[in-house]
Amino acid sequence: MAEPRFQRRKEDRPAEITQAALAAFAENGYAATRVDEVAKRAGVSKGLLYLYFKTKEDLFKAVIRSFLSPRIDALISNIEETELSAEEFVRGPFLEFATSLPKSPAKILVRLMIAEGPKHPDLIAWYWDNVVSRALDALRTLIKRGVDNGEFRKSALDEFPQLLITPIFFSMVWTLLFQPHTDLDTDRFIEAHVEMVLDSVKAKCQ
Amino acid sequence: MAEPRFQRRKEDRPAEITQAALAAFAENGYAATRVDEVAKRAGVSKGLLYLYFKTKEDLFKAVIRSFLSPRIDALISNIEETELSAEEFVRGPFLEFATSLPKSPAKILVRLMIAEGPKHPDLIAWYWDNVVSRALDALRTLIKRGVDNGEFRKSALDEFPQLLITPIFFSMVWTLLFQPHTDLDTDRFIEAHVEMVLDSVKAKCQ
DNA sequence: TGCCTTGCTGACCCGCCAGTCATTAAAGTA
DNA sequence: TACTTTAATGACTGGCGGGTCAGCAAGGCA
Repeated sequence: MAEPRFQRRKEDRPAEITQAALAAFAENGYAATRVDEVAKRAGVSKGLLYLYFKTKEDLFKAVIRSFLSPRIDALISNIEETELSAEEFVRGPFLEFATSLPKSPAKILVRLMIAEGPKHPDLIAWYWDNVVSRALDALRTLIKRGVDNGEFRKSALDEFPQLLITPIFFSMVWTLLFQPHTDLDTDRFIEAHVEMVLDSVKAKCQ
Repeated sequence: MAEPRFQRRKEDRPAEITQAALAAFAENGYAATRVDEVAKRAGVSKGLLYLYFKTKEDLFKAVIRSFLSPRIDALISNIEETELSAEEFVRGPFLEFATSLPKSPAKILVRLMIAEGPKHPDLIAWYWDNVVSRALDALRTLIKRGVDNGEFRKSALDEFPQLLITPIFFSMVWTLLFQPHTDLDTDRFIEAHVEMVLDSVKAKCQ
């Protein structure tokens, strides 16, 4: 009759723990987060956590990976499969993605990566291979398409696709730090930047 | 005859400790840095360190403050006193300042602020009052001057002076994380961005 | 030369927390 | 129903590191 003291749910535990850990790391950062605290949030004992993750560092890496993989895949396949022209894609799906990031938990990931990344070279390497370089390639593809079909002129953007995404990073960090002191309208900020880039890269005054 | 075991140098100690702490924090981040380690680098006992700084956190704040104050003053007074036109100033002193930052230890400070800032609201407040808002004001002044004398048209840059500095932040974080995986030419990257901004903000096709 | 002030030392303390493991009980098996 | 397997628990520990403090000696002063 008594409630069972626990259930065996081998399948679900890792994801639950990973999610709890993200929330905890988000609030306090990696070092200041107690493993006990993560376990508590996941409704699990500390011992169990160590059954699924060898160390706290191991858990940290799993958190990063589980969060980022699905999202980046979405954007990339979106770029590859779209029927839109380059400019339309930038103004449409890209802009939507860009403005949504500073409002999502992604900014927490950025904070964690910046704070802890330099101490985990293998994590950075994974991040580079699975997220950053793939995203850069996709952006390059998009820009090249724009140049090839005459929408864009050749410009520094060919070499530095990062020019398109700087305000996203910036907005995330800015709100993370200065939220109480200023209210940057990140949507309009990012739109203004994208507008500027398109402005400068479109064939003009012909 | 024997060397004295130590010298009394009340004046110099704080600066020496602060400098040692910056180096240590830079290598390992705040949490992972041992106070003993800082003391050792400063050639001082741990006890002495606690004579000048009440806690480790106190030391951290002192590090940030001592490093940033002098640099920001220089840029601001430079903007206020220059005889150059807005565009000349942007292409000259501003660009030089901007390209030098990603190569300087400033990127370490950025990392520390992002990693630890959210846990120290008073430090963020100080940083906002003494660094960020002053720098923003100076930028606004510069841009307004450009608009007033007809160099620049009215644009989003009036509202978002941050549009000018996004690639600086970006370059610092990028090199911090991905140095081994890619070699972004930060000088040319930042120049390209500034060029783009000027391009889009200068009266055109008149 | 002796005395006093105080900058400085370093051994020590104690709370905290990552990681362990002996034990428990849920679920599968026959 | 009894027996096995293994998911899950939580009390425990080892050591690490922030912070203390009793004592020491540098250097000023008479």
